[in-house]
Amino acid sequence: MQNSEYNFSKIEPKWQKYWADNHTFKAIDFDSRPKFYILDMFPYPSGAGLHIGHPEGYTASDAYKRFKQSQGYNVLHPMGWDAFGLPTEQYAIKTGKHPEETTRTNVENFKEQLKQIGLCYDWEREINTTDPNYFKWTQWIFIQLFKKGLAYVEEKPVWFCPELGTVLANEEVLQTSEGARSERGNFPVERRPIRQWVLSITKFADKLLKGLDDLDWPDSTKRLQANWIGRSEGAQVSFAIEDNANDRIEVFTTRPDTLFGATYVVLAPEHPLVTKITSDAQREEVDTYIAKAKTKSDLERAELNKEKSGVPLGAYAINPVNQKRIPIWIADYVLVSYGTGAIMAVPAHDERDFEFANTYGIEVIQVIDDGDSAEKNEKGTLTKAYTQSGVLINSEKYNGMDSVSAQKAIIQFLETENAGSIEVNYKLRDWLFSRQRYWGEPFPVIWLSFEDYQQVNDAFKPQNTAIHSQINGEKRYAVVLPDRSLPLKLPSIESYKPSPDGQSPLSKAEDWLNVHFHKETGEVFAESNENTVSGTRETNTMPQWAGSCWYYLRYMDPKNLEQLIDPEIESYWKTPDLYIGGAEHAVLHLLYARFWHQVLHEIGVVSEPEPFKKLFHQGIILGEDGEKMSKSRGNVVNPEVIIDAYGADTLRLYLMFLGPLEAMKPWNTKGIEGVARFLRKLWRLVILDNDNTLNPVIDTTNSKSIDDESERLLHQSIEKVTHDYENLGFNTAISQLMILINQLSKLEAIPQSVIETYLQLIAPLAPHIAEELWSLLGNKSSISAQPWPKADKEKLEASAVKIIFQVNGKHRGDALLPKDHTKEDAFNKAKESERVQSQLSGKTLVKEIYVPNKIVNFVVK
RNA sequence: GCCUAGGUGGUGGAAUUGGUAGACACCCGGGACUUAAAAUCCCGUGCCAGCAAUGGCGUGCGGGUUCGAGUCCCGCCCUAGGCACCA
Repeated sequence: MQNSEYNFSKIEPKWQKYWADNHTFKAIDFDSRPKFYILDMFPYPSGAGLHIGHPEGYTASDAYKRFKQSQGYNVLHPMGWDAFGLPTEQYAIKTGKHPEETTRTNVENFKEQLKQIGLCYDWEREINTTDPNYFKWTQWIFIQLFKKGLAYVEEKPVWFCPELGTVLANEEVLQTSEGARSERGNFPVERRPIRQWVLSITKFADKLLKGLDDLDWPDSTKRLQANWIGRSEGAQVSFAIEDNANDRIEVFTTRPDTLFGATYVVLAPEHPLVTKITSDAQREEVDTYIAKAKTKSDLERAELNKEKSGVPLGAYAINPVNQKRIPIWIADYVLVSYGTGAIMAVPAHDERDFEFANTYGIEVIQVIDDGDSAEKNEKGTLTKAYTQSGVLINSEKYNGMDSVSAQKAIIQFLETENAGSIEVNYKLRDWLFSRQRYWGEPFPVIWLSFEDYQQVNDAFKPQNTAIHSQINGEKRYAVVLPDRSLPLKLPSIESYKPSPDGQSPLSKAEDWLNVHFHKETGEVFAESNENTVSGTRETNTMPQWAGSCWYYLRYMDPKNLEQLIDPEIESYWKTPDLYIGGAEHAVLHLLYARFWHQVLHEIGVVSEPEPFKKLFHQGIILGEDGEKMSKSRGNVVNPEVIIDAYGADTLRLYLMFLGPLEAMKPWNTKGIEGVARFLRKLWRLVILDNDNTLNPVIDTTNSKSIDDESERLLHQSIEKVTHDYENLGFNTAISQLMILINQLSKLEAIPQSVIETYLQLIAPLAPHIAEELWSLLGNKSSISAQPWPKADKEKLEASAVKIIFQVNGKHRGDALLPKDHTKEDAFNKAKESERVQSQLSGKTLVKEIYVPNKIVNFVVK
């Protein structure tokens, strides 16, 4: 396979060493050049090594980095490791090998592979989320959230996976045909109530939604986040309960204008009022229904959404606008976790309510005029809910009003009656922030008895509400460690296996677990004294998201032991100017990171409110069969194998040539041949044989001129390639470079300056061969140090232009005309053409159209 | 069901604001060089008819706007991704 002329396996390591030794791509704090911070999503260093998706995004950012640096920017392009996580822990459970050790090996392997691709990171800024000097600050951020009242503890029914022995977030659970399964490993999962830390991301829902407006992100990603946050405006309406003066039912609705059409009220089965207001006659039936609902999760309930079911409570609510008595039901189509966990049902104007009312024979009252556009039977009653807005009917004094003004008027009325108000609701739920695992950041939290808690300095407590929970059957209160006790490291333990009851493996590390907390300083001692109180540590660890939520900040100041980041350094680099990574993180990572960044902004750690101004998603590379790459399919492409056979430059170029960066595209091993050929062609154009002697076609004195056409193409290429690089359009940049080399290889003499410009243009994508040829041409410094070529505008334009002749819009020939030709010249020239003449003969010329410098079109009949 | 992105040769994909559809490659066919192979170079390559010049058709399907539509509008079909009883 290997070609003796273009010896990439010798060239590539040489230049990789050169870049490292000379710090060619070092980012310099406070440098006077304009800064540019380009960020890659850092990888999880798995045991399997790089897959082909990594070099795709990373080549794009590396090329962009080299391009920007040549343009005169001070570029920061760092790399690190998102190294906490389940697979490493699973491996530890299986082998007994400490996760730290596995991580170290895997990181070394990943780093080596990245270097082989010619990716030049500023390794002095390398970070690792499992490094105590890194997670010290992850813990520090948690403490700030804790103190601000943005963290709380709750017993939550959560997904538990017996096989993995851990709790999973909703996002880590997949609904499959075999029921709920874990995303990792595809094991069955079940619901279990477990004590959890939760972060109040919902308090930032509005800010997270509004912040999207100013971001230069793909629209689809913004919409995804907006959808996820799911803001909806409406009203909270309060229904009195018949024969019950103490309680009221609060419902949320986006359609207060349909209030006169409410013919029943539904509570979620878990709603606290249910047991209180159920009539004796209905109690047995209701209890059975609740018991059944309990075994299903929200997701499972949603799964079975074909048929609605419910049970009447035998109690009645009073509609606040017309005092109408309507029945109260429970039904599992109402979710306790959204809104107030109760709804007013308006079957005429809501599909779900309509279906339910139909099943149980509940009255349907139409209150919005459909203008005869709704589906009705011959009696004129609705056969389907009419969900549009419109003019009100059957609504007493509101009749004739449109939905918008009726909503306002009805809410106003409810306010005067103390029976409702404007309300906003979000789909977004608070963030379940703990895992019962070993390999994660330990929480810097100590649990104390109430008595002891009262004696402790307030500096270690939340600003407002104390956090308490049942720990080993006793009520305990949470305090955090002082900053100087950080990082709180993981203890050594014998087994990484969680206990069968779902507790973290840390709960077995007794020495670490039981501590004595200094009431004033917060220091922790192994032995008690008169100033300490005894407590136990939190045994949960943080989820993998924690470390990846703020890593981009640490790259700016990775070795700072005193602060998360020096404010002056932060004000120089600010935030990444470009963030490249997969769309699979569109919601979770990118939302969590924005949340933390906004909190850090509020407490003055960072100067900008949003972390990622510009975002780009690289697409997925599929296997040759057009299917997702997977071991089981056997269609996985290993980057190392490709590098061995073709070299890193060919791999880089091919990955970028495959198609648009953002597209999902299949790998094609044969296609790589074309790119390999292209690089060999470039090599031969400059170098004649194995002795590295220059091809005599290279005019080293730059004395021979090239023809106008070639020169124009050169300048067009400079312009196009520059423009394409700027927009990450690497595939079209490469095809332009191919066109240019096809032209140059036809010339009898190529001025050295021309081939040098060519090498500069290709250097971001194929840096090794570019550096090698650049140096063989006699240059001493790195090609990346050269200022980026500029196109000469005057040389872009040709003296003659090609005019297309059309008859009735169909192409019928063309001709070259001088640039300064007139409209009449063009018409005359067109009429001279035989092909045009034959199309015109026997027909009447109706119209003559001329598009300057482009087209002549004759319309005939 | 809802939201989003797409649908262009045998294949991956090009195509500023509507202006030569198929750039650049891959595959395939033919030829040159070679004892042979690899490498390299040249020619052909959307489909149909034709020796050719040329003509007809052609960007998922059906309509429309326009001198002119891959591009704009209306209605469908299909694929991928996301959300999914959110009141």
